[in-house]
Amino acid sequence: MFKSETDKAKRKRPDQTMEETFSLILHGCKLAKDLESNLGNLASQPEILSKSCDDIVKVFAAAKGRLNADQDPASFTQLLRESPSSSQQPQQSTDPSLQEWLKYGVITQAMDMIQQKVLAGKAPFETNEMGGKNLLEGSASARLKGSVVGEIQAMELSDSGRGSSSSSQRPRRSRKDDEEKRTMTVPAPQMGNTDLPPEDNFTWRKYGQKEILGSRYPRAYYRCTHQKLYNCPAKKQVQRLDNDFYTFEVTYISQHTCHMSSTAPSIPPPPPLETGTQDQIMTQAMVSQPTPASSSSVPLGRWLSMEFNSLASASCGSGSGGAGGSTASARYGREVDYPAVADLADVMFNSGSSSSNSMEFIFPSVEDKWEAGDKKN
DNA sequence: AATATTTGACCCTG
DNA sequence: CAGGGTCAAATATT
Repeated sequence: MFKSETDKAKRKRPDQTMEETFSLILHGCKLAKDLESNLGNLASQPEILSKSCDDIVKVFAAAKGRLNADQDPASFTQLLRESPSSSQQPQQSTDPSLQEWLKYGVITQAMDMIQQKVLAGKAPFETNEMGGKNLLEGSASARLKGSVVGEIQAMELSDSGRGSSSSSQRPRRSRKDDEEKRTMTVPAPQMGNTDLPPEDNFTWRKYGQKEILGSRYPRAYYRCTHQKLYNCPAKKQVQRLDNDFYTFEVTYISQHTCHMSSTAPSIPPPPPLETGTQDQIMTQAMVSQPTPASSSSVPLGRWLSMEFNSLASASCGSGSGGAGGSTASARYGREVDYPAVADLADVMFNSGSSSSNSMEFIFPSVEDKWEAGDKKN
């Protein structure tokens, strides 16, 4: 009974495939548009322009491949194979792919800046928001690597909207202000399982999904796998854009406090360091690794290397924030009470990876059942 | 057996 | 009251 459901999720139905292909094409169009609108900004960066063109070509090529092979992802894969990194397991330590990621990250930041200016307040996040990001992150080759440029700290730093909770009537938890939220759009894997949420190098545990009024696709709710262990309040919501099947809007809420490093204490009760450094965050090219995540299958050497290469992979404090939220009714509030939001920078340089592997590696016995303790009344 | 996901119900905020 | 967010039992997966 439920198995069928699962199957459904795993293998795409024809109409869905079609829709995806369609979306892919639209995505390509969008990228082209974005490129057009950002031509000026990128004028000084021929490389980027070139790359953008490349991406666009790839997206269309992918779409074409799909159309031709309909359900044979092979062709698609081939198209992408031309990318620098070998098929799927690029051996990297400092290699090209990483650099590529870095590059993307950097570019993205620039784009973000530009966008923020453009957004100047509250533009409908339609074309604007997606604009640069997709243009740059939309690299099919990048996607092939299995992850997403997760940490592009994006716009909307303020909990605009309904964050306001004038006078606290609820002793509960009206500190929505503390909840840093940030929304960003990330491209979904175009090949393979597009149902997979964008990977951002963190281990998340899905705890809910809900249909959202006015949205075509449901919103999935994730929390940090180590929530209980480290009182890590990090959460994220993932939802496809109504108009773009291939783009996820990811909202990060709160930062990871579950970071740990060889030097840092296991318990990171960091002082209330107001992380007002969101802009700085953008300064770093946060990169993600091709981490299968959820399923610890990343060779140790891999994450180690990424750690030491300082890929700016804020292992645990990576993405965070995001704004889609609305009523941030933090339930686990009481536990995660302390504003314990370690300074991101600190997190990034101190923390090692946070992929499940590293966790297991460092904490062989992580037997926490957050569920056990964190019940509602 | 342990862990992760699904999903309907419940709770909270606006 | 409606809608969004979270819980937690049931179910899947490894």
